[in-house]
Amino acid sequence: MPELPEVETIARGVDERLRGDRIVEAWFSSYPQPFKTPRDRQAKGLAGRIVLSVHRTGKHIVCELGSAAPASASTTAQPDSQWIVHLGMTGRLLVSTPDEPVAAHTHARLSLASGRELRFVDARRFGRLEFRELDFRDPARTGAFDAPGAEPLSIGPEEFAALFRGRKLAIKAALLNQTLLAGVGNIYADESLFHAGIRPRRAAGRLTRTELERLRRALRKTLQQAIRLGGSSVSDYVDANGARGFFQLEHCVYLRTGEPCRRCGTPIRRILLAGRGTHFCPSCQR
DNA sequence: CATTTCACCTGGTGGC
DNA sequence: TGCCACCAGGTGAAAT
Repeated sequence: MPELPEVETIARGVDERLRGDRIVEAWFSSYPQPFKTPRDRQAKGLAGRIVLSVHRTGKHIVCELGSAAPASASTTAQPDSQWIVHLGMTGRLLVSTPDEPVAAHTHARLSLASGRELRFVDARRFGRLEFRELDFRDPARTGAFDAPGAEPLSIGPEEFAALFRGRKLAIKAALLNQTLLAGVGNIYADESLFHAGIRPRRAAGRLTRTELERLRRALRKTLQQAIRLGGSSVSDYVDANGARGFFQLEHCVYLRTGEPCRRCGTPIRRILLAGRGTHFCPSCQR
């Protein structure tokens, strides 16, 4: 479900509503899959902690947690732990009230001092929940991810071009590789390749400097606009308040197989690339 | 090492 | 209505 714009939207929503709140208790389902950290360790770690801030990195939602509230609203307390949520394909993170009916496939419920509840719901169970203790004296445990890809919203031309240099794989497959760029998934890979006028199967290392710069800008612009519209709700994505996004209305190729290209009218084609449905305009993309 | 394929899950849709 | 094939926003392990 969620790529960078959806994860960003959810993280902002959770941050707005939960910042400063205290986690009273955490409940987890008995399914083993979603827990990168064993559920009892998560429950123990989360209980009593304060949500200092919530942000996105790549496709991860990171809740910065502390054991004491900041001294004042303008100061920031040092986090001592993190709760990291990856939504997989169908994961939802919802701020709700305890009396709202519990949806099927609810795998985590965090009750908060304010009376609110943070719920993690994930039908396919591809999502992952992780709890980390931080130690700022140990550089390996300051909260950095193991192999973080570059952020597509802030990467510059030189660094972007360097990611693909010498690579033989298809540019679309390269865009999906989270250790190169973090946050791009199937929708935004297809959409940004369309806006850059580049065929998904082109070898990444064979793109010209001009094409790479078109791609970098198309990617940034597409992601920014999607964030403004609250993400793409293709089937079931909703933000932390349960609201759908609107960027699906702006899709030019994704899931538009056979429909006319919005630019030239040529039917959109679908191929399989890196095991994923891949959509492009055979006339606009070269 | 780089790259590709597949398994992990449930649910929705469309054909017969 | 049922049954079946196929498709879906993601990743990480295994195979090549």
